[in-house]
Amino acid sequence: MSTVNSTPSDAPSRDAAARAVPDRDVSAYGQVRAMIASGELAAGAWLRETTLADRIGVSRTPIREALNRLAAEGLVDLSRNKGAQVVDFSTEDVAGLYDVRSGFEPHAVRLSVPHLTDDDVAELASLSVRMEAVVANGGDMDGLSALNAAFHGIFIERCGNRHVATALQAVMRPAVVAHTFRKYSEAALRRSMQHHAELVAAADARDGEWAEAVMRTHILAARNAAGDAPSPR
Amino acid sequence: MSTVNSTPSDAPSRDAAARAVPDRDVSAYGQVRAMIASGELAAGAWLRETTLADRIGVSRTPIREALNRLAAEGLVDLSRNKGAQVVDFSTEDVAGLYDVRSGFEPHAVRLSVPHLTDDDVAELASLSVRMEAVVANGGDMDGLSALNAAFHGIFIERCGNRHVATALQAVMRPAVVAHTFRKYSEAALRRSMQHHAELVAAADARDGEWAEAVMRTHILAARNAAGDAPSPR
DNA sequence: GCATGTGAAGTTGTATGCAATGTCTTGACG
DNA sequence: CGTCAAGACATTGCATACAACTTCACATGC
Repeated sequence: MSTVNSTPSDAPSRDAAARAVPDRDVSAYGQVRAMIASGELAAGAWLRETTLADRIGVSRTPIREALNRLAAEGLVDLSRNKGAQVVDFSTEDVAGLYDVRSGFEPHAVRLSVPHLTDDDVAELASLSVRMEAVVANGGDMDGLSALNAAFHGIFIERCGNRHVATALQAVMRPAVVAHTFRKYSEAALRRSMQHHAELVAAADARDGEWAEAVMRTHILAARNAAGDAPSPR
Repeated sequence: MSTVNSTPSDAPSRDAAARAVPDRDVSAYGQVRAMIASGELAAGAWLRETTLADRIGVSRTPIREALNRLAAEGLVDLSRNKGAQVVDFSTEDVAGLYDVRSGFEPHAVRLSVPHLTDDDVAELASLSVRMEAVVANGGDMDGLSALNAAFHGIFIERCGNRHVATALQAVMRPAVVAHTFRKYSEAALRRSMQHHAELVAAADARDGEWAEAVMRTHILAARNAAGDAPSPR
């Protein structure tokens, strides 16, 4: 980070969820988001405030705040006086997101690599290893999504401009609920993990151009693996 | 648009503010945002919930929703148990946003032009004329920002992918509060208005490539006019 | 004089009650 | 039998009250 909020004490609430791997976020927002990410709340499902409030064990007020924030982030659709429902990602939506990411994220990576601390690289490496472990165990694709979001989030947060970071987060977030990893083939998963490892290597070498190239490869491969042909431009 | 929300009846509340020119948005969100855009609430100023509630004439509840949304959009900073303050855009922040926009918005424009209806083009033309009128009268730069946001918003909303639109809106929004037009020279303002007129012409001709080129020119010129040298890459 | 602890004031976080709006069922009428 | 209207139900929007936390001032001890 650059300008504001460098002390750990006054971390804004949204950083707590955006940062690294959310070790079970206890906030209403975090819980609702986790339900969406896990598929417990399916696409198109209505989110009733009282239902969620009862399930999470708080009143409607924090639930409403969570829904508003999720709506601002594009994870739920709000209709006035009718309620919120989980967004439904069409194939075109997902393809569009990959288009945007392929244009921006490599750039962000090149900007961020020079700013990475040794700790950042260590965390990237850790996340990469943990993701490989999940894949090796044939495990939990949604957990993998969370780790993946944390991995990519590190680059985005360190890109040197907080507003650019915010905008890029807006592009990244929907990926959490799109369940793209579930569509991956075994080979595509393995390739994706290799890209992560190579990104760690490039980051460790502080080679922004290398990292940028790998990231572009990574995203274009992902667009294919998610089951979408390259969109005509 | 593709999947959800094609009927006009159930338009989500945030569309009301994002759409076209907000003819004085009466929602708490709209009012607070207008205060920020007008400079009535300066950068760095603390936003006290009770103060805003009294001034706008509602209770704290809708104020809190507004602040949460503005925080998600990156227009205010939230600190838990401390409150919200208007973001302070550094020169680097603005430059970074122009970098991002120069990368994406031309692309979005090329995608959107084929989708534009005659009504869309007419509205673009109307906005362009109104902006020229403001400049000719030497008038209100913040009003100009609003018109400009509406102008660019039309292209973004019609780009064919709602999530791409959301992401680009995230990049655009800060421009409203950065008061960039105030820094423009007379010549830069005039040039900017010419770009708008040419964008209308390209849109009217449904020539996406032309529009894309003009938009790239427009943004790069704006980056300069806002007082920033091209950022080193 | 400086650091530290304690208290009060102010502000945000949450819960709850009520009004307004939307939806669905049920009944009557053509 | 189909259509429409009216009312009951469910849900959201807003206001208010209280609890928790932060911050600032002031006094106290070193």
